[in-house]
Amino acid sequence: MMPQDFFARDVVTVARDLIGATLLIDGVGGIIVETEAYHHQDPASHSFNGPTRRNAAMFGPPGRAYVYRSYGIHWCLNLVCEAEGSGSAVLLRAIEPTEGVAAMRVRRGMEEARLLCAGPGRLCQALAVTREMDGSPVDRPPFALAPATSPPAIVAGPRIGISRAVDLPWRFGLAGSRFLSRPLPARKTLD
DNA sequence: GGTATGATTGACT
DNA sequence: GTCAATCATACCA
Repeated sequence: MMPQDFFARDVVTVARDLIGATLLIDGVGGIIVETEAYHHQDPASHSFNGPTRRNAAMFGPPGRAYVYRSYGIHWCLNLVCEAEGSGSAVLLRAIEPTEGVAAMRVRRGMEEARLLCAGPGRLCQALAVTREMDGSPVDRPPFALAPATSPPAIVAGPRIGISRAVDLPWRFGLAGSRFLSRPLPARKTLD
């Protein structure tokens, strides 16, 4: 399980460090291969204009889930970072399925492993994430989160699907993974 | 009260 | 490549 203070750090750092970590919800999940960072002072972030009913969890304690409805259709799962009131969170965009793959196939209504969790909406459908988990601590069941066992090769690029702050390279992915929602540049981040 | 918009996806030309 | 689905939120009156 993640150290308790893992999320109490800069949101961009946490987004990068989550690559290679393992996330399970009720035993279903896999290796996080794609994330994005969002911050209170970031015009693309839901928290940019301050707390609202929807983004309340973003302004709560770190280490909790922020779940929101996207386009009225999909759910998206974030992990709150930094400190209470900071309004920062990491969007989980893709997972390499390793556990409970049969359950994911039923929930997603498809066979192909590459598309089970390749995107924030698909990921939530495969892991059965809904509004009920908004604000839930992720350091206890049904969540199980374990850090990467070895330092993964990470690539960075601009975030997907936003219209503001489009140039910030706050999207991170596992280099060479075939489970990404979309390709990332082959350029590695500097450590 | 009305209405435009979106951290997406899947179907279709 | 284009486009509709579908609804909570944000903004305006």
